[in-house]
This record gives sequence, structure tokens and C-alpha cells, in this order.
Amino acid sequence: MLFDSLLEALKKLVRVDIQDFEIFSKDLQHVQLKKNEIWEQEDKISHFMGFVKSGLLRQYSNKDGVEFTTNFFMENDFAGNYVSYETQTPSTTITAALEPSELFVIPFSVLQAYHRSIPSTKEAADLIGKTKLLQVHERNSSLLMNTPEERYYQLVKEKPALLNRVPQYLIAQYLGIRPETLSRIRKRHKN
Amino acid sequence: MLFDSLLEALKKLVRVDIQDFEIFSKDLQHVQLKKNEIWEQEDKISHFMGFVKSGLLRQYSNKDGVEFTTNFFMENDFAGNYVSYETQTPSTTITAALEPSELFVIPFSVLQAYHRSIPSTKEAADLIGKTKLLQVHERNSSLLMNTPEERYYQLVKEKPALLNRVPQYLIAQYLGIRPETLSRIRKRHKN
DNA sequence: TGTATTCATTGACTTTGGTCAATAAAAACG
DNA sequence: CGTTTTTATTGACCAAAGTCAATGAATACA
Repeated sequence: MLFDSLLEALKKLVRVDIQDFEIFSKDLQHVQLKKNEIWEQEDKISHFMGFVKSGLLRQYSNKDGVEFTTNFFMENDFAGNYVSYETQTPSTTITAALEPSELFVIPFSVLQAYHRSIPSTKEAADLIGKTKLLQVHERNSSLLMNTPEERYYQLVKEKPALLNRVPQYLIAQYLGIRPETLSRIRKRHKN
Repeated sequence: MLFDSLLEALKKLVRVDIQDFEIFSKDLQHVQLKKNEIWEQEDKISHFMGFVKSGLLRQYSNKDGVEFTTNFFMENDFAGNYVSYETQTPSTTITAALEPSELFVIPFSVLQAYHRSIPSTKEAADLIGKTKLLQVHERNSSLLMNTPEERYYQLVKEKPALLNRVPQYLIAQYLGIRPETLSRIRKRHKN
């Protein structure tokens, strides 16, 4: 019941043995975040892999007092700064809740121990990593090759649900433009 | 002799057993590219990991007839579209030689076979993957958070050697700006 | 080495997005 | 429910980058 959504998400990646999953799930920590509460701070190496049971999170950086949103994590997304963990470099981003959120969280070190005893955990982790890798590449291409307007409509197409839940100025941050500009882009395509 | 530069590059990543390396190096293919010759085409899944012995390559995409340079590979760089291979999705980029170049190349499948017999090959491959991952993240941040001018001077700082070898209009492509704009950025900081 | 080609620079102008400020709309909350 | 706070929109203006075209410099190569 509690872990149903995680189980479903994993089933989409690998064949899951229920016994294994029950053992595994005992090591999951349950994190509850209030709105605006920070899950992971910057400047330290990330130690956790998370799964969003409910809610919505935002990953962002600060540059000279200006915030840039680098990612959103919604329910059923795998969240976490795996770049920081994988490369053992301090995170340059903050991850905080935009809505009250519930996460299941596992220390990377514990997860890696499971990689030996339950190989499908490694398979799944690798697949998640590959998906993230593909995403970050696509974001690169998009930032390099597309106009802000194109990026916006790509987002509308790919994550329509986000737009109703995230303030526009954060969408603008994610797209790399000012809120006023996003407002005008939207206006152009009304009527 | 022939593989010296590769051996050195690997030694920076892992402890290399010379016997192992000699066996391994027998499986390397030697690729010679003339200027402007294409190494890897787009629209197919990439099968090779490469090491640049000498020369300079450029990875780029085409969008509506406009080219965007996504990466440069110079001597002692590991090259190849590992995203395409890892995710088994067709490459969206072309990799071609900017200068006459020599590569050592190994099929990913052969490399993976070595991962069993010579564990350090896997260690090295993983480290290379992590480095690339970090690079692509840094590029994301840079495209999102920095101005074209900042990106240019960051490049000047990080890869000064590139600037003398790559036509400016390709640097501009890489930065996501027009050649005229790059020319003007450079002009601002003269005198 | 001379000619052709490619590349870089510059100017004039346009377009796009940023800035600032005012106002309106929406959301949060006691 | 009404008040405060946050968010979105709009206008006027500015700055940065793009476009187009001309010229000059560098490079390739026959």
C-alpha cells in the first residue's frame, strides 16, 4: 500500500521480485516536507536517492543572488543529485519542496550494498541513471538550439501538469528567461 | 610507443597492469581521418568508444539547416557518443574531424567484454563516464546561467588551446551565438 | 606563389528579451 | 471573509544579440 507507487515505477524498469522488494523497502526512509522546506542543501555531497510519493520539488542554483531552476521532480519521479554522488563533488544545487511532499529515500551507500544481494536494484538504478543522462543531454540541446518560445511549448507538451502547479516565474527561471518575457510569450499565443 | 598517450591517459584514471594493457590494445582499431571527414554519423546508434591520439574533432547537430556545435575532442580526449550507446538511442549528432586526426577505437561491446576479464577497464570506463556526466551538467549550468560573454571567457580559461585551432564561427556555434557577436565580444576586450 | 575560397570584422538596422514601475489578479492566511 | 502577500500582466524604454551586406584578412591549394 504505502510503497505501491514506487513498486509500480520499478516494475516499469525491471522485473521485481515481491519478496526482494519487501526486504528492500524496509530500508527506505520516509521524508515529509512542508512547503518550501529544503530537502538537500548545496555545498555538500549528496548521499540520498529519493522517490517522490507525492508532492512536487524544485532543484535550483543561486548565482549572484539570482536563482536558476534546473529541474522539477513530481510524484513518481526519482529525485536526487546523483551527479554529486557519482562524482563525489559537492552539490551546486538546492532541492526544496514546492508543495507539501512525501519522499522515500535511501542512502546511496545502502543502495549499493543491495546491488550485490539484489541485482535488479542495480539494473533499475542504472536505468534511472541513463534516463537522467538522456534528460540532461536533451536539456543541453534545448538550451543551445531552441528559442525560449520553443522551449516553453516543448515543456507545455512534455509536462503539461507542471504548468498548473508551478508559479510562472519559476517556469521562467527553468527556461532561462524573465517572468515578464514568459508572460508575453503566452500572450502572443492566446485568442 | 604507438599507444603511449592512451596508456598515460589511462594511468591518470586507474592503476594499469602493462600485460593487461598489451592484450587490451590488440583490440584497438586505428582510425585515420582526413580533415572534414566524418567519424560518426547521426541517426544511428553509436557503437564505438574512441581516444584521440592526435588531431581535433567536432561534434555537432543540425537543426533546420543550422549547425550547432555541442563538443570538441582534442588529443588525449576520450571521444564518442556514449549517450547514444548507453541509452541505445540513435545519435542526434555528427562527429567529424576538424584537423587530420588519428583515433584508437574500440567497439563498446568488446570493451564490455573486457569489463569482466580486466576489471580496471570498467573502472576506467566508469570514470570517463562520470567525467562526461559532470561536463554535460556544467555545460547545462553555463548555458542557463551565464551570458554569452561569460561563456566565452570561461572557454578561454578552460580550453585556451582550442581557440587557436578552431575557426571562430565554430566557437560561436558552441557558445550559442552568431559569429558577428563573438567578434564583437572579442573586440570589447581588446586594447 | 598567386588565385580562389573561407573566415573575420565592421556598420547600419532589426528583433528579441531585459529592466523598471505600475497595476491587476490570485493565493495565503489569520 | 477580508486583508496581506505573492504572482502575473502590461507599458515604456533599454540593451544585447541577430541580420544583412560590404570589406578585409587569412588560408587553402592548384
